[in-house]
Amino acid sequence: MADIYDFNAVERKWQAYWDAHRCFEAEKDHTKPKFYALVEFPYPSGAGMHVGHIKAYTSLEVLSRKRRMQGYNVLFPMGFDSFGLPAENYAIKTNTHPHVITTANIEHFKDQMKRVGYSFDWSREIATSVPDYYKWTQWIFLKLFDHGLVFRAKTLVNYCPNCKVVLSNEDSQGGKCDVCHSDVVQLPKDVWYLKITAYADKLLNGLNDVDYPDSIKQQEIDWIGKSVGAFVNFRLKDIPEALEIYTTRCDTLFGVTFMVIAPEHPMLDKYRDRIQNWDEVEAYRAACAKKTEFERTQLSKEKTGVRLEGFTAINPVSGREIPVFIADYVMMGYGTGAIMAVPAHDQRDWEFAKKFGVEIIPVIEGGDIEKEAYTGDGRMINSDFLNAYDNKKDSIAAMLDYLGAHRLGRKGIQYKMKDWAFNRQRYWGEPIPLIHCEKCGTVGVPYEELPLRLPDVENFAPGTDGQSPLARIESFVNCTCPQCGGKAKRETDTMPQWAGSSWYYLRFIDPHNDKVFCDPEEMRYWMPVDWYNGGMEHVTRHLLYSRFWHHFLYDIGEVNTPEPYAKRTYQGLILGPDGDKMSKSKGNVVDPVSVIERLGADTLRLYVMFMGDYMAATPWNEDSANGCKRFLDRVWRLQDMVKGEGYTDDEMRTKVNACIKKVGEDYERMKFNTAIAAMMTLVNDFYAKGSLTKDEFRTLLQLLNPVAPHISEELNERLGFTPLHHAAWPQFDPSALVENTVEYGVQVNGKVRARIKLPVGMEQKAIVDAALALDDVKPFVEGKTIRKTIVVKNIINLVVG
RNA sequence: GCGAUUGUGGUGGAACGGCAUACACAACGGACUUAAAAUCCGUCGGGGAAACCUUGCGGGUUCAAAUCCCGCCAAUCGCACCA
Repeated sequence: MADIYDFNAVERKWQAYWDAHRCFEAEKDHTKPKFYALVEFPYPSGAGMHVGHIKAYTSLEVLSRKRRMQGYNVLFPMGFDSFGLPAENYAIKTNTHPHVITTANIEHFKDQMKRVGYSFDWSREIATSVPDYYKWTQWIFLKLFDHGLVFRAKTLVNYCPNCKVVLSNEDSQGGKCDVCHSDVVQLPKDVWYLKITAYADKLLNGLNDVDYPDSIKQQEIDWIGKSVGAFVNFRLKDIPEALEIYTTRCDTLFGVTFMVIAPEHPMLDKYRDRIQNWDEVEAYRAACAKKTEFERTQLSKEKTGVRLEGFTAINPVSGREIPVFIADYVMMGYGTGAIMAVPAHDQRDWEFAKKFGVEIIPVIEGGDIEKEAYTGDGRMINSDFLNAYDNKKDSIAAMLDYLGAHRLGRKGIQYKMKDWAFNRQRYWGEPIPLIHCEKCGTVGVPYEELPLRLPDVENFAPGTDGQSPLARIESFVNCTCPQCGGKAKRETDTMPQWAGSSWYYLRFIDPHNDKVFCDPEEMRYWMPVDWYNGGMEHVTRHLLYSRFWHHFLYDIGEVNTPEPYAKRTYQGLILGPDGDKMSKSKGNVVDPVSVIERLGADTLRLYVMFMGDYMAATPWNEDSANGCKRFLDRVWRLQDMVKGEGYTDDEMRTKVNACIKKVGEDYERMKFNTAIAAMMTLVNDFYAKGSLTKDEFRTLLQLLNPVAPHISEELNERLGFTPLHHAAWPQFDPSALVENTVEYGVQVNGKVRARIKLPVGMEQKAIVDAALALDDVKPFVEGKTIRKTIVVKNIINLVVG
């Protein structure tokens, strides 16, 4: 009898072995087929690993181990996204340097990852907060600056009053701060932007060339939000300037009976003298400014607004004079901040018109505009030269021609995506390598001076005046202009959270290079990332940002592929045992380390892969995890049942080979749960037989190794074989899968009545006759006419009547 | 409001249009134990004598539907007055 399965001892033993033999370092050999598997590197929080990390990493861990066994040169790296607000907030609270906190957290994370037994290539570990790394983040930033993709503008920005930082649009989704979930407010501020909108079309088109799930592509497409429409100029009565609007419905131009501009629109201040009810306007603007973005965008909210007295527009096609309003349902941040209102065919405009008593003129036939706006298609009416047309498309084209010919408007494209607000008024981030010179303007720090190091400070708290702590360090701020040599000041804001992660997959390829960010030859071999797994929450943030940077680097010839990631997948959430999202406040958080201590790392890995469909959200179930431990115990005890070599018999030969095929295919499809189920079935078969051969056992261990590497290595060693980590992945023998009988289900009128086993290759008539002769079938066909018989695969269907 | 995803036993979940409920968990029964744990063996959608019913609900296509189509309902996620 074998000893009992001491998972703790076995796991420590093999982890030490892998470390000592550097088993998982990618090879220099560029002649081998490569597999670059990437999982999102974590932010090293003080809490350590979460079971969500386990699910995110174990999938590609399994694929990486399998591919290594298949002879691929595998790059499966890990590092840390170590700049960020939580470390800084903790630093302020405890008055410890964020660097100290971050270093300790990284060690903690690394230790935990090793205890899970991950086959990461630790020789390539990186951290985004290390100068050797952020030197190149700054380098890419300067390249963006040199190519005109960095600009400064004073506009309304998303601002988190709690974190005291400006947030990008992506970081304030739903009107909440991404870090602390406070309500975001809109403030006019002067900030740096990266011109991601210049890459909107490339980001859209690039989706055609990558293997992402449709749900991810769709989310990116929606976020970018491309729309094709027209800019149209409306003349204003007694005012020399025209009011420009953006519309996707210029077919309805004859139905425009009023205009609405956003409360923040600059024309208001410009022509305040002409607005006779300025007091009323100003009061309305003040009321709007108080509302949060979230409140303002509540769709259900009743329309409000103020008519501008003395400010009248002229419909460019009908020549009619129309009133102009300000209303907060029009946003300054989209289009031109002004709209033409077509109450007959836009529900928002309809509601507004009803409330303010504005005329409603239908221009498309259909619907009942007394009840609501008609947004469907139809024949054009009340529209002069468009009256001949029937649908949107033709009338839009005709209208665009007309507008162009009369210089009233032009075709235009708009995106919902906004430029990337790229600075934080905080300490723990990459210093922005720019210098402000009174004579030369904004100048980049010379490339040879990189990295621009983050100076030490005493006090990490942001300034009350909205400035970074760096602004208080004179030795940092004051410098000379690299262009004219005169006195100058450094930019004191730092880069946002997402900067370092926007290119980290490139650094993993060549992490220690101090000449270039990545050696081109290494890059040609390893890029693109073959398979990238991560969270759905990063689709409209990190994924978009890094694709943007990569497209830019491709355009300037620094990388060899337009898209960084050939294939992207995501993991479903692990919910708490109560079925709710895990959260500290609910007290339903499962700690992976405690699972390792109770059940072992192999069980943790096995359970997380077995618990359900990989991409679906599944609640944690401790009993079920226990069942996975029980399975590994059963595998352990198989060592006492080993008898002989080769195959036990033909039946087992078929079953083992079928299992090889199924497990290999299921791993690649991320159907880990069914792969594991197939191995469980095989183990049950071994138990039913009461024995298994050495070779059958070895095959099982090879299949199991990617998921449960420790126990399989140990048992494999006990069998006397060489280690599995680079051993050949088993190949199935197709001849073993060829069956000489088929078991048919016999249906009568589509209902299963019997089963029958027949030799392969029988004539259809003989098969049907055999089915008809069955006792279970006879009662259902006797005295009836057989109208049709169908024999497909393993079904015989007899249609009688 | 728009978009995406999902709805299958007590539970997690299987199922290229082809034998629904694989594999587990829980529960129950048995064996082994003085006993318990562990282990092993069995039962396990409903209803029953059988027929029959059963993949959220209602239609449809098909020899055959959990799967495809149409209409509802519910849940989750994302976007949200985007002009």
